[in-house]
Amino acid sequence: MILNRDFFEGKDSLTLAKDLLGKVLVHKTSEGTLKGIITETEAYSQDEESCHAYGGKKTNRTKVMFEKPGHLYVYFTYGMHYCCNIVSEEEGKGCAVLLRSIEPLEGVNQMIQNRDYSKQNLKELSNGPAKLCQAMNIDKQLNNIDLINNSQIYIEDLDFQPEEIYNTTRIGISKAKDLNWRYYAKIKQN
DNA sequence: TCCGAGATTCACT
DNA sequence: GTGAATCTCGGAG
Repeated sequence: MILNRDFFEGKDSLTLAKDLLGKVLVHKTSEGTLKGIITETEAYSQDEESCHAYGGKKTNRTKVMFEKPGHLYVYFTYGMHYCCNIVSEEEGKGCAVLLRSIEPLEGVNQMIQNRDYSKQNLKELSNGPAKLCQAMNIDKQLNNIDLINNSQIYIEDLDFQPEEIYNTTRIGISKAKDLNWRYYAKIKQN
């Protein structure tokens, strides 16, 4: 089942971050279909400092975060990395959920090629926000795309249930570090 | 195994 | 001009 607007809209970012665990990110590329189970997310809201849209600050970069929930916010950072977010809550609020980690499900070979990855253990193939984007072939071109009513990239529910959900602090930020807004999950297959 | 630094582009001040 | 929601590699221990 492909998730529709109702899944993303009208719940706070923390709830959405938790609900996204176990869902499947699907990206159909010209090379083939890539799928990955979402295993780690972080919530961002305009009420706290580390959010790009903090205080409702709307700029060229962050304007996507004020779109309807379900839009993709892809931004570039550290000179060489992309990170991928899903807009949350409601239109005009400036909230989003950062996808931090996925478990490869389909198109693994292509992901390995995308990442120019030579190691054997797949655990490190996409266990970080920038790695995930590289593996899934997500870049700036997908910024501002709507995950609803779109056959190229979307989120699907394939009945994976998180066995356990852990709640802890966010990573790699310098402000509002003490908030427990990161979620990660152990997935079990039904 | 762990830690520190370099990479390198873009948006914002 | 500055620093960023990161990753990787090389050297030290």
